[in-house]
Amino acid sequence: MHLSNTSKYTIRILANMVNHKDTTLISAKELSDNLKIPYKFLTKIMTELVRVGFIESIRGREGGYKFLRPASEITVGDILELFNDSIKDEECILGIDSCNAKQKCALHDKWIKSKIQLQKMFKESTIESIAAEGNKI
Amino acid sequence: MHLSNTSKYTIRILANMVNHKDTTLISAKELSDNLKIPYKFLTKIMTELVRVGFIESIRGREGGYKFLRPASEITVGDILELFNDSIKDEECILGIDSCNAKQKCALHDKWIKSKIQLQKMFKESTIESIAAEGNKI
DNA sequence: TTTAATTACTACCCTAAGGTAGAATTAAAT
DNA sequence: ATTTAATTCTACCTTAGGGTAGTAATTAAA
Ligand code: SF4
Ligand code: SF4
Repeated sequence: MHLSNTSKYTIRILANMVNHKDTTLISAKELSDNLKIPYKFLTKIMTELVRVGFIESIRGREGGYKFLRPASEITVGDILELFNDSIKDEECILGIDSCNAKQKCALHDKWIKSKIQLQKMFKESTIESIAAEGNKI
Repeated sequence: MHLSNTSKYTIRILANMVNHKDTTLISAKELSDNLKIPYKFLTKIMTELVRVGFIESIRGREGGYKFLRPASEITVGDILELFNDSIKDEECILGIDSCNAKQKCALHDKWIKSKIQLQKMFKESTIESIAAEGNKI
């Protein structure tokens, strides 16, 4: 009942990029130092974020990363989806083969309530809001 | 954001044992057939459940399993704890190193709300209630 | 006493996640 | 041109979860 390391790292990475206003670009080294994320693992994530178009990379000396899609338009839900980490509608609590509205398991109603709440939180939390003033990252 | 297969299986196994009133004992073969859980994997789980004292096993021909602790006193939370699958209080959504009441991440308040709700559900759901009349298992 | 049905034990195998190592590529600075 | 700082690519390692195979131990029935 938790997010993968990759998802958690990504949320913090992107939020840190929002807060980095000094120059336009930020390097993998800086991010790794800021967030205490293993450098080699971070670069692997970065390459994936470039591939899917969340961010852009500039190679070579003085290179680094910057947003391609604005941070206000990237949600936590988007990130979870990218890393196959989101709560799927059909993926339910006891994973019973044939379950539907008529035949429920005992946990169904309560689980659905929490599930919707979490899905809403993920969908409504943008990277910009994560990075907002005063929040720990 | 989901339970492990082992936890899901265990919940369904124990609930199925409650519903099995024919004789006192139920065998691994029956449980495996009833629930479509791989036989060998199921027996591995059963041995663990015996070890921790939820159930008792009778070996040899006509053997099988029965409850040691009553089903009304085993909760879903107990099972999740056994398989290291529960939502720990200190294990929070973004897993940031140093977080406390003063310095929160943006998701904190909403996450805490869902977390408490889920923990409550797990703690209050007994195997007996899971197995209650009309519930899918 | 043998046989069949059962649990328990030991030892694997496979996959995905997390992580690491090293070299190749790029491009600015010197 | 050379050096240096950066990203990217390829290939691997380790661990935990999920699952399988074979066999030993146990016990009631035949
Ligand atoms: S009854 Fe509901 S909670 Fe239970 S397995 Fe089906 S969909 Fe999931
Ligand atoms: S601020 Fe709250 S939700 Fe965020 S990491 Fe800390 S305890 Fe978890």
